Amino acid sequence: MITKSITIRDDFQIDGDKDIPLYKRLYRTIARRIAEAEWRPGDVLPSEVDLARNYGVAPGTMRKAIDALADDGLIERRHGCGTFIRRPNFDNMMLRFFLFRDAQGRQILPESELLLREAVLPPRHIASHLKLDDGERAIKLIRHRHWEEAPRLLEDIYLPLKRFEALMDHPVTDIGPLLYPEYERLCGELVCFIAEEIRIEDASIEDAVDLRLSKGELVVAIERLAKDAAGWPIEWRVSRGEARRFRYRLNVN
Amino acid sequence: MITKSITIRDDFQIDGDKDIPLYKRLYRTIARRIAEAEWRPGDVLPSEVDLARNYGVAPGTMRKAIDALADDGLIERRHGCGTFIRRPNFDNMMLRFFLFRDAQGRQILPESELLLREAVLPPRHIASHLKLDDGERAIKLIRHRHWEEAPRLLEDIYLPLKRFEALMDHPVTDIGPLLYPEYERLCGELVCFIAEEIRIEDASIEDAVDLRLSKGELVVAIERLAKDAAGWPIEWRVSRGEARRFRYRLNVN
DNA sequence: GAGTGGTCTAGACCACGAG
DNA sequence: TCGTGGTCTAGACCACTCA
Repeated sequence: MITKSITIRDDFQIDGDKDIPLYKRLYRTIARRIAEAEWRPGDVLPSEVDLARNYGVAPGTMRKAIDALADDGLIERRHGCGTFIRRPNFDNMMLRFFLFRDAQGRQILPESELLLREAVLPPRHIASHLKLDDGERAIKLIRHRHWEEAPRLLEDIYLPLKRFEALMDHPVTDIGPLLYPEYERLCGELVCFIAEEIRIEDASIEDAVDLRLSKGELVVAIERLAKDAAGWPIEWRVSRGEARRFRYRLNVN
Repeated sequence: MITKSITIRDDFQIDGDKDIPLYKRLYRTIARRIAEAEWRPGDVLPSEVDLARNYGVAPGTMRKAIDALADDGLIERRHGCGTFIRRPNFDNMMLRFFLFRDAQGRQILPESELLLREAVLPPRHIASHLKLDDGERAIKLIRHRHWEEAPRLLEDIYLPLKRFEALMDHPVTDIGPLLYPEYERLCGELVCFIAEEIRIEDASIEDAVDLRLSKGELVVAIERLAKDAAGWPIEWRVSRGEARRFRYRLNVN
């Protein structure tokens, strides 16, 4: 009842102060509604003219906000059809860094093995990345991803417990190989942005054993911070794999 | 004389077919004028309203084209001041991949040593990247970049001879440590876009010697294709450095 | 044919920078 | 004060999708 009245009151309120440009406030407002799962991936948004009328702005202004949301990949425009909430596809993105391909050059989806799932007090720097309060707990996952019958990617993952509690209650065997769809299915959390840092370092003794590397070999470590549609951090992870298998493409302007 | 009359005739002609949206044709038209060095870095463009009037389009349409050019980094808008041709700063970009920093964490500009400069028939795959005609020659440069009294980055560079002939005639000692400004100064060529591929591989015997690596160590190889404002390739290079010094950050939507 | 996004127009008013 | 880019409005017409 209360929820509903809040929803109605909020429905076409525009977030943010008056000194911020309207189109930016509209962007944030719609991004928040996606982050709060009011609109789900696959849903169609109201048409531009309807949205503009509902929020009481000119069509051109609403269009500019929607353009920016599309540029950032939160929504997808389909001419003559409508504007849809996108389901970002990041989970297998780690693989884009590595040469996990079959004989035909097709990308392979490695099997996943979940080795640990427990609520912990995370290290300070991770808590700070996740913007946790003092003493707030996180879920720690350790996962190995296999290819050609050996672990190729070792992942340490931290999630804020309060938003991912459903993940703790769920049978481990029922958690699929791609985590981001599971975050959405079990916890209603949608990853929309990621920031990564890549570096090369000596394999730790444990990692060398797990990755079947000989002494002194190098690993690529990819640190990732994942954020929801509103830009709030919801996952921190680090993945390590054999350096020799690394490759990456990028474009810069 | 001829040049001038062509310039005048072209001045406010819009490139491209009528079935391409106007704002895209305006984008290409202005990008071409930058690529052809009609406008140089630092120059101020005519104001939006003037441009729109000159090309006979609505201000909003011209604005959309200019916005896209600014998004792609070819120009820079300064509120209350004007719109300026940007001088992209890519040359020291290779360094962003490596930990070349001093004790205070500031980025260091390594010294350059030009070891080779000659006109060659480039390998087939490089000729194809540069879109050279059959038998068309390229300038090959080999360059080492030094830091802490040792070569840290080995670069093989290929340039289409016909656009970079001025570089062959110039005394080697007068070519500065940053190449892209020299391309502009000596040849009038401006790098506006780059695409890179990064991979990790075993050091070749020669590279291991040059980089002071012991046997079996790894290097990062960064392949780069650089393009002018109109998107035409003007430089291909590969740079190799010690893998252990590699690190990189990126954001993805 | 109805409804959607895509393009283009035309202009008002504001905020900023420099003379 | 003037000219610039930045924002916002209001609406026309086109191109595409789907029933």
